[in-house]
Amino acid sequence: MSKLAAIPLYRQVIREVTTAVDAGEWNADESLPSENDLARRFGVSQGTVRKALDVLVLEGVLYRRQGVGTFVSDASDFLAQAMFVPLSGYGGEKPKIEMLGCVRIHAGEQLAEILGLRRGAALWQVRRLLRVAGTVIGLEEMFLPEANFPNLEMRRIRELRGNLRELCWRDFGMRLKDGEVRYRAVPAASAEARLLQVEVHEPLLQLVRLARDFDGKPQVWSVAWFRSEQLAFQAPPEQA
Amino acid sequence: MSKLAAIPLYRQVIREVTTAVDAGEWNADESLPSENDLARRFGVSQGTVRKALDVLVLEGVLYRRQGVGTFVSDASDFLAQAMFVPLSGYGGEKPKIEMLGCVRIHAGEQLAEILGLRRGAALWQVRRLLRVAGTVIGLEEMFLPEANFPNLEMRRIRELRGNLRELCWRDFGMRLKDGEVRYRAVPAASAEARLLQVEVHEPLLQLVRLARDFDGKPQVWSVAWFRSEQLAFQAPPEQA
DNA sequence: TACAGTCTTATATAAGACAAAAGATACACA
DNA sequence: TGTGTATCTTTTGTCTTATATAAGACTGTA
Repeated sequence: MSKLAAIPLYRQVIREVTTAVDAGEWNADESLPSENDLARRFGVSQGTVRKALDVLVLEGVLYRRQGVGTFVSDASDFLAQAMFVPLSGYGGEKPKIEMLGCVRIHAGEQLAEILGLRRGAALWQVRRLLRVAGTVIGLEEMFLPEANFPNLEMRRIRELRGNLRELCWRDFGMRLKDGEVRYRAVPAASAEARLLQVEVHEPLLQLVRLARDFDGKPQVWSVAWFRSEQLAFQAPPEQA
Repeated sequence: MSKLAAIPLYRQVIREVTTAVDAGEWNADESLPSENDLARRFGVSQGTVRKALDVLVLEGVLYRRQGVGTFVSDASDFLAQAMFVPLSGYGGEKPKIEMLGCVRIHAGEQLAEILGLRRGAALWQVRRLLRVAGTVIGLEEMFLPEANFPNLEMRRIRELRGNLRELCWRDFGMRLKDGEVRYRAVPAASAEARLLQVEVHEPLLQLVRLARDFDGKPQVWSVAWFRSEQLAFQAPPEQA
């Protein structure tokens, strides 16, 4: 471990481990080397490795089991991890995500400002459908700058079963932080009404998110609509 | 610090500090003794105190400033800390909370089950109004078991400016964890429509929460309705 | 008064020793 | 030959000690 920088050692370890995870050195749910092995590898103490892993566990990148090991979390994206719970009940269910399409568009005034791009910049518009127990309950529309996601292909998105976050991570080396989520109730417009099979003007739950990379630059703008007559939306725990 | 139990020391320190905070030993935004002083007081090392405080900082009970000290957070409740952000903008504003009323009712089938009480048990029904920039944007209805909150008085609630969480804490020694929040979009019923000054059937954002104490027992059931034509709801960061 | 050093007191980081948990293995015994 | 039990090994978890870094107060000097 380089001692040049005035950056704390455990921060450096975080970077090293994060990089290794991103590079796919260990697969999801596969155990990392033990804390002692990592300590030797980076030339620091076990306690320091531990402190670094603490942070990554807290961020949801890793998880631990005492006496067993430390493992790479399956990084699925925000909506995939959200729960949809029946109105008077506990538990709830995770949605199945289905790709609708992915087209190349140009940024209008608003989108350009949100994503910090110049007007007319190329964007990907990705649309996904969410199902719970077979029935459609949600529709999502995402916008990604083409500059940062070159050659975004339907096929690749489909292969990852709609897991956009994993795709960003594996194919573009971009780890995204889920930004703040904003909630509204809006009347269904005709487009949403048709896809979600509800009447126009029916109340829909709207979620708006801006996912940023670790440098804080906006990367993915997402707007989603949900039916909530039967199910309530519950955000996934601890957004790193 | 008692060494009898098999409970880790830092857990014991967490309990001691939490108790002291609850007892009002240090006021909000007042600095705790230094980590070294606490270490001496509890008969453990600074590192152990630190680990305990780490947890409380993470839970939002305390906050720290390097070289200065550790302080008690101002524990306001979920809604008071939520942000209401304009549709196309950043920032946002915290709501002002206004008490509407507090009446004694008896639990129906559903409420009894939710709060784990017998049917007909006495409950407090508390209603609050939320304003942003003067205009009414939200209405909340809460239900608390009378058994756990004896002599809940309007006056006391009003004195704390509607800060229910602080009240639970100071007057009843009960520290609440905000449970999971569930979101729905619902059409306004006439009661809500009147108070929120919208048309009946207008879409409203509905939030449902069940706050539990640290033993996991349900204590406060809350349902809130929000207008969201102009403002979006953004949950407060890190719910302990 | 303004400024720069330094002192004090706080939190932050790092390393090492030891404890506890979970599997894996070996062994006694029916 | 199977079966339960003790023990061993590997792993994460806890705790202490020592030291670094940050912030503010203090102090002497121009």
